[in-house]
Amino acid sequence: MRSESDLTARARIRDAAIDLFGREGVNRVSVRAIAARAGVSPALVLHHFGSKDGLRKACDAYLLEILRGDGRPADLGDTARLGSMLEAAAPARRYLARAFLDDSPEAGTLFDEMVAASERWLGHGAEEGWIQPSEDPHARAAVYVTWLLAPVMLHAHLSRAFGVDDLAETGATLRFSRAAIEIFTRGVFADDRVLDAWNTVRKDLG
Amino acid sequence: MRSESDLTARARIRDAAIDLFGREGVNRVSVRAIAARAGVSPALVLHHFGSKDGLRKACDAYLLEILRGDGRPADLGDTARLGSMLEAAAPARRYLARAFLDDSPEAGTLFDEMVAASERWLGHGAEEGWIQPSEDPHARAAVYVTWLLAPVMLHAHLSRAFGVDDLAETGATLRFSRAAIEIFTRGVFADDRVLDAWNTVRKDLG
DNA sequence: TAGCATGCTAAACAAATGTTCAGCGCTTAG
DNA sequence: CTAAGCGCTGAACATTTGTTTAGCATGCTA
Repeated sequence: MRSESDLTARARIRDAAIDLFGREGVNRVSVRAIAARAGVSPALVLHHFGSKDGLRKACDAYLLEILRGDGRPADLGDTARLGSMLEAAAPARRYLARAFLDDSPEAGTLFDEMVAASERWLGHGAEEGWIQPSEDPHARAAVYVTWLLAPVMLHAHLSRAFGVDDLAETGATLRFSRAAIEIFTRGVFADDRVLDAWNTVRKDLG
Repeated sequence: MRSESDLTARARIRDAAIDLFGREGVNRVSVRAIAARAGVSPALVLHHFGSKDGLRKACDAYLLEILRGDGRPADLGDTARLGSMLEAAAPARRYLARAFLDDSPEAGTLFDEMVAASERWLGHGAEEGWIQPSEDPHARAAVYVTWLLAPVMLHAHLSRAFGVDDLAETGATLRFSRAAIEIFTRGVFADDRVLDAWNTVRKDLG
């Protein structure tokens, strides 16, 4: 996650901000707290980033560029992209979750890109027969991406459910991914009654 | 969502706080802003709730009690419970999402309760044959609940993906739920290759 | 009517916050 | 050697923040 120039004070400030913003939320963290963690003066933070909001934007851009541009082959599909996200450092994950909740423009772009990529990938798989066909491919892609991001958003609660400090611990990751793949492969419902019930509702509504 | 006594200033303050906290995040909202929206003086907010944090706790307790205690028959399953959540007013949804992200104790309790209820429900269905069996029922229940809550967390992005202002609009809700039920019924993967790949990884790791 | 609780407010306070500014020390080009 | 540029800081400023205090008005009770 670190490049060569990351020993500079500017980079230390950025990393400290990502960590603290992710931990506490942007507005619970003061410029002074960031400066203290980065080992610099509060004034230097503003010197480099103009304002606290400028720092926030710089964090958004930096982090999401990393997530977006990791250059994995598209063939691995979006499940692999989620993997690369979960592999990202914990502070980055927390920051990302807040960016999604706060509806930051960068996060929105990332989400939209993920939906588009998933729709392509799922459509490709459907043509080749290893993905189920869908009545509404765009909606399915949106649901799919939402579910991929769910563990990022609810990380703390999932960790508790698995009895670990961090979901990234090997055992918990294996259990979670196994359960998810199980659903993605076999579904949850054993028959069509819920689907039929939905169809009835749809008919009633129009 | 409102009971009879909800015309009191105290209730107006609480509702204003839930709305603003959900919209902006707790720390971006000042006591003065809440007071202004409720049409009272800032001092009254503290008079009733002791402190801003007291107000926040009161909001947590009030809202999550509503979500938890709605008295729906358990037979409808957790999909119905999600429905009742999505039917809740938009400010409550936003507030809930932040409560989950901030890992508030009340939200944690709610999450744990939902996992436990889902595990019972899914296990019951598996016995009766209308739910697929699972190799790890607890993990599946956790995944299931996470996926139920995901649209609450990513509401803004999903709305954009469906081209609507609010996902609660009838058309968008129908498309989303249809896609979700589709996956829950037929899965996404048409064959077992991903499941097999996971099994290989598991074997490699131990 | 007198006393008292209740719901509420205006005004002020101390602390914290984002931001600015003048200037320090160090490196480097002229 | 000098001067300029760069990274960086300490101290201060204006504003906003949560909170407190003293007190107003209203209505109930004795």
